[in-house]
Amino acid sequence: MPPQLSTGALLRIMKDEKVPEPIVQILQSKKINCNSDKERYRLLISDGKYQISHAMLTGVSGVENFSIIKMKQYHLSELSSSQKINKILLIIGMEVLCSMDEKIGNPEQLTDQVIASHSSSEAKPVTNTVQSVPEQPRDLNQSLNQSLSESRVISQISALTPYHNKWVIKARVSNKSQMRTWSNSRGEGKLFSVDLMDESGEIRCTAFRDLADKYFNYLQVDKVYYFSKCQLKPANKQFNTLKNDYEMTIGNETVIEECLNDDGLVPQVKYSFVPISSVAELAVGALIDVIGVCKEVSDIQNFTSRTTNREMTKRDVILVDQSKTSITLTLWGSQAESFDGVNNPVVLVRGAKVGEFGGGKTLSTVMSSQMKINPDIQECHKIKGWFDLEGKESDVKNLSERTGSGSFQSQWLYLKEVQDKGLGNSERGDYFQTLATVLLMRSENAIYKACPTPDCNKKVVDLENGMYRCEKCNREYPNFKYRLLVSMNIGDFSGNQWVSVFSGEAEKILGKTSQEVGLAMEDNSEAGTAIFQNANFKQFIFKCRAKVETYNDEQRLKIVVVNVENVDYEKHSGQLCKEIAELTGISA
DNA sequence: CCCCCCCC
Repeated sequence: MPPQLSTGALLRIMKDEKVPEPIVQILQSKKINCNSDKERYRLLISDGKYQISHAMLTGVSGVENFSIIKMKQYHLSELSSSQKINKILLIIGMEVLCSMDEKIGNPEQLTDQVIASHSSSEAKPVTNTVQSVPEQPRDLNQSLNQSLSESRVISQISALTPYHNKWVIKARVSNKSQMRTWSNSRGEGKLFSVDLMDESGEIRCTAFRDLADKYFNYLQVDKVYYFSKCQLKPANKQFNTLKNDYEMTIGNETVIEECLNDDGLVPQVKYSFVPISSVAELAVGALIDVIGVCKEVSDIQNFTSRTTNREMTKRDVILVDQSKTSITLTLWGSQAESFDGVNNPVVLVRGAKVGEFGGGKTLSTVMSSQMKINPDIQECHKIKGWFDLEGKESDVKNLSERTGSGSFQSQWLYLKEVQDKGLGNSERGDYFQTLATVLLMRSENAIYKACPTPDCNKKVVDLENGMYRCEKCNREYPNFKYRLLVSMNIGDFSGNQWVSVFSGEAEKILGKTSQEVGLAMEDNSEAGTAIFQNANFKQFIFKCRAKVETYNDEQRLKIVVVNVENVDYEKHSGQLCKEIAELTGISA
């Protein structure tokens, strides 16, 4: 004997009545969003008297025709007026009671006319209020914790859709991005995002501008929060790899409250640690979780990205684990600056990106990576114990070692060879390094007024009214920053060469910041030019990029210094010995 | 409303 259908329930539901757990029959289902990994079905359902076709089911992996279900959680969603159907019944939670072979009764199509023909006085008030969706607290200051603990229904992340906005989720922050600013033709601002998870799935949630400020410190990784009234929209799969078709945005009406009694029902962030030795087999671009002991750290390095023209800060951290393999992990920006490698901390990175350089594998943090230092988890204690007892002294294989003989490791050249070898005809340009002496740094046109926006170094136009215009940012600023672009002649025994050097590297040669040089030039050009003269006859190792450029129909070799280092003569003598061995055929 | 994820 099949369960009794809740005859007439669909009519009452369509009239916005709350009907507790109605029992209906599924007459037909059609899978929609077939390209998605989360399934959604359009349903034709019947309560025995009426049938409706604008019903939708989410968060299940399939449903059989004619089965009888109990709608445990549902929501009547209003669609925008441009839609023909203006109400959709979303079934968010259900239980299959039994399967059937055929339709029960002969239900009538529940049209708008049928609904309208039943006046509201006819409907019986429902007192048994098992609500399908919890009411939002009227007073938003009222504790959500309090109201939610009394409420029975928390939506699952996997059931959230843009058609349904009366939900509360209880989710753990698994990841929080850094605060980031943007500036483009459509405007500028700042944002950050958190990744949220519950037992059903995950979703990204982003806050912009003042709301980013409001929530940035409040939302913390690993804590559990109630979220409601965020705006859902389709996820941009190009940038968001979370398993959800939607992502959400925090709005002014959003309510977020920390769940103070984390009952353990929301799963913890899980890590899938990859042994460092296994990174050898992974594809470039893969995102992995890794845990290792920081064996060594490099100094901070500043440089200008050639592709984005941005000033970059990085630091390399050498990680080692029980696979007796080490790998270089590159940290960026403030994370690079604040990293402290003293006492061999354990470093955990969730979502580190696998890279390749010179034939060796590397790791790098990306925006979505989450780093933890000495996390209080078992793996951390284990690896630290291993390192202290054994790992510290073990021989390790360095996975980041550069194996490729030539192309990545820039070749050593003398300046005459730079000309003779016909460098600079490849697409990327040709790199070389050379030990040379600064013969002349031109102070003329060496300094310029640049856009004050971090990462935009475009020369500004002085509007002579106290404002400076950046064409790239398409806006005016009351200030600017000084930048260097110095034309410099360097020489060695074989010849000399004009090269260009930008702020980051020029500062190393001049021993002054661009700002200091700019102010000196502005105040007193003699003191300014003295800064440039002081650099003459200093020796450095210059890493350069040579590229042939066409200028006024004329081809000329343009050389840019990409890195300047002080000469380590002991180390350099090794290079000289190598050259002698090659020239003489006698190995050292 | 971002969407860059980098360098040798």
